[in-house]
Amino acid sequence: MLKLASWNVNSLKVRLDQVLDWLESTQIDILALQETKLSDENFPLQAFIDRHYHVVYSGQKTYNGVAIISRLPIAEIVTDIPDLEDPQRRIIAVNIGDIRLINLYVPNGSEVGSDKYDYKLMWFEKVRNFIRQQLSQYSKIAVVGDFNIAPEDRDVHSPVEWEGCVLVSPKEREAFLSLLSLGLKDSFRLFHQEEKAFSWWDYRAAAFRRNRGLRIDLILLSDALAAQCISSNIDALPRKSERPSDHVPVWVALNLYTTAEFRFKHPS
DNA sequence: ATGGTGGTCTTACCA
Repeated sequence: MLKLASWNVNSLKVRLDQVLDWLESTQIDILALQETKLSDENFPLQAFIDRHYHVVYSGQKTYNGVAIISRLPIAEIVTDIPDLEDPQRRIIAVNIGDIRLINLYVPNGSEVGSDKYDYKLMWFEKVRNFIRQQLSQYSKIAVVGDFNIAPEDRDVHSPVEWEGCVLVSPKEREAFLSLLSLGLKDSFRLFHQEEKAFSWWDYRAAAFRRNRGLRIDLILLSDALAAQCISSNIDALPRKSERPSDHVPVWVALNLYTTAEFRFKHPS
């Protein structure tokens, strides 16, 4: 069994100890991070190396930034979207074992109709083209990250309050469905789930206490990987720690490596 | 109660 997770940490500098603790307590094998908010020269590489992880990252100062932490070796790293000159560090794609993992920090979009909203839709379309190409090349693909899109009304605490707003607007949801139509499944909906399950809550207005959240952190799986998915989960516990991220980690269990195989490949 | 919080090489901008 292999555990694959995604977490928007909203500054890895602030959240490093939480990430290390969470990796230790959950025994996650692969973790995709978003909003590291660190330039590459400031990435806390040694902390992960000391704990025997492989690490790749694509960061910038102050904003954005993505990274992948892995128990298994990482190869075939891509940090730029074809046909898009973009200084914003929002994507990192890698091979880990026979999985192609694509880690996304989708633009927030600010407000419907704004320049940032247009950038979000344009960026998403370019990424969709990239993923379409990747699907022709690899069968076991996971597309994970902070999508900044709540796919359906049941992913929103109050669809009425949020109607037409950024993160749920029809154009964003249409773009998301168009991505799924390439041959990806929202792993969370492969299984029975509790209602009102969210992955992000605004820091303001006691949104977490009142469970006024959205499910915008997702793990999408190609059919070949979906067939090996045992569970898809949201771990809301880290939101209760001191100085939490506004997002919590999401993770899937994949029936990929038996414990014996994993120990053979990675003797401790 | 009609507002808020939190991160960043901050005093503005992003989420």
